[in-house]
Amino acid sequence: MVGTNHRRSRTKFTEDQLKILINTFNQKPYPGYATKQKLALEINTEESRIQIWFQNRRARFGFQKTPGPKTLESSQSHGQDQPYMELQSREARRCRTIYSTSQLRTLIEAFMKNPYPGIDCREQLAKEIGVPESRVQIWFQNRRSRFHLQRKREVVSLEPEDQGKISEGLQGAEDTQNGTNFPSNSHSSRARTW
DNA sequence: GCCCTAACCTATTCAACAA
DNA sequence: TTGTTGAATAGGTTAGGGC
Repeated sequence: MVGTNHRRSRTKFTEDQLKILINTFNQKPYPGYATKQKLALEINTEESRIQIWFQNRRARFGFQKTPGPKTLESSQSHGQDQPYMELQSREARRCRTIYSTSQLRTLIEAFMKNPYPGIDCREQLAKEIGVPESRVQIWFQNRRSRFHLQRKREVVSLEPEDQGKISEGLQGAEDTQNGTNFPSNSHSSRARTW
């Protein structure tokens, strides 16, 4: 087993921090990277924590991305009417991270050992390849998703009798690009003990 | 023990970039 | 133009911590 699978410890936002976050959310429920960076500086936290906070907030308050017949009940309950309009002029995303060959090699090796690294492992990897921990987390998310997708396609393209064989062998399934081993029941069991 | 919510997950889409 | 892949999203689950 590589590293621990601990989660990051919970961030406890202060009242002042929350006031700033909520105020920004009411104006911009989909802030761009620059806004998130600015917020991170303002309330002295990481940009990735801001991103998660906005994700959770949108989920919790059922925010509608496009104006429709439904009203924005929850956001309105915060005493603001808003906040679709700025969606039309979407703010810039974070710049794409370009990984070098050696950085990718390190990430792929780590993925083969453990596709669900905990915070300690991600931080160690981030330090090793010199990128923020949040980028490592996103890389693993994308990698897992694409692995699942690829495996689905392989199963669909097989004859029914071969599908049985594949599902038996899923435990040792290989990523055709990189030879990545990936257990089959990642989400259903959530047994991230490897 | 319940509730709230940060952390984390998959699935999907958007978009930058190389071939 | 197309394929690859990093970034962002929706929607869901897990788990820490306050009550």
